[in-house]
Amino acid sequence: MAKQELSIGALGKLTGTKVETIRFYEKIGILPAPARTAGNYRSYGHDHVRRLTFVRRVRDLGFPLETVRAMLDLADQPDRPCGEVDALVLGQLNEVERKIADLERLRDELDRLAHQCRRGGRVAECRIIEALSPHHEDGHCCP
Amino acid sequence: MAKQELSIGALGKLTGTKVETIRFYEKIGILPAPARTAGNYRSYGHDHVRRLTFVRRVRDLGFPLETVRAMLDLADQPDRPCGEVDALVLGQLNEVERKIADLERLRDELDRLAHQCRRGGRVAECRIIEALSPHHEDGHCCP
DNA sequence: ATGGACCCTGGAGTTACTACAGGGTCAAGA
DNA sequence: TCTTGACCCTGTAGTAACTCCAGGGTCCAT
Ligand SMILES: [Zn+2]
Ligand SMILES: [Zn+2]
Ligand SMILES: [Zn+2]
Ligand SMILES: [Zn+2]
Repeated sequence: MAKQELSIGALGKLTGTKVETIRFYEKIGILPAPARTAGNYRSYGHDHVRRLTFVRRVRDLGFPLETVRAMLDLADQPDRPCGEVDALVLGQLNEVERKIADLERLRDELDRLAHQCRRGGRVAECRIIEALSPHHEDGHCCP
Repeated sequence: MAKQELSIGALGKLTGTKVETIRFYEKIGILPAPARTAGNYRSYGHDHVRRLTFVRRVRDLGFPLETVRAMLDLADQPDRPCGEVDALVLGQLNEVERKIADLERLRDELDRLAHQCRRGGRVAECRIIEALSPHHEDGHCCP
């Protein structure tokens, strides 16, 4: 492969992306289809490296692919106002903060649950199972 | 529907589960197939209410369905030692703590990113886009 | 010329649901 | 009695973002 031209495997190594993922991004239009060699191998250049690196960075920040697409669009139109970019980042920040709060509540519940078990007993006496089981008697639920 | 017998919709309301989800749980063997009425409607009793409530509680704690299945198995065999239950809970606790740590790192990065944008500019000068873009020059990546 | 590392396409599998489409059932009101 | 609307049935396909596989081709070195 010529200088400045990368095979799909080389591009993957360079960007920390699996080969299948690169082909997937091409199929859904996140990455443009590259040139092909005589043997029908994909052949990537600098623009592809730049674009895929950008995509991976944004993905690693937890943005969905739809947002990646929006950011690529914005990055390609330098004259648009950049408030939209800011809004995307703030939206993701909120999302992440919401998820953290959810998981912290979950962690507290699991922690309480974990302390219920005095190990060594049988399932029949397990407080964890008990705590998870509904105390449901006849007539409690069904009118 | 007779006393003590619930339609799928009533069971859903009682347990906070969508009708489709209940049918899905039946298909994958999480819930046993209930009796049917003359008109071929599913007809649920107390055991179903108890079991589905248990499933939902475990799911709400973030356990995957595979673990739900394991817990149901354990709950059905009261003579097994309960260390296994404890292990499942501790495993999930670790998992949740790992996710929280990941998200906190993400939040910090997003927070830094959000402060880069002095709003009102054009995308061309946006520091967010710049921060996400690789500084990739010719010869930098390709041997 | 032959072996192994790499590449190709197309399709299926993953998780835990959710959303139809195209029908049947049931109870209540006019 | 008829009809209307809420509910139920099955079966299939769609979601997010990949990941894996089968069954083949290409390339390079020995
Ligand atoms: Zn226990
Ligand atoms: Zn009941
Ligand atoms: Zn900006
Ligand atoms: Zn390069």
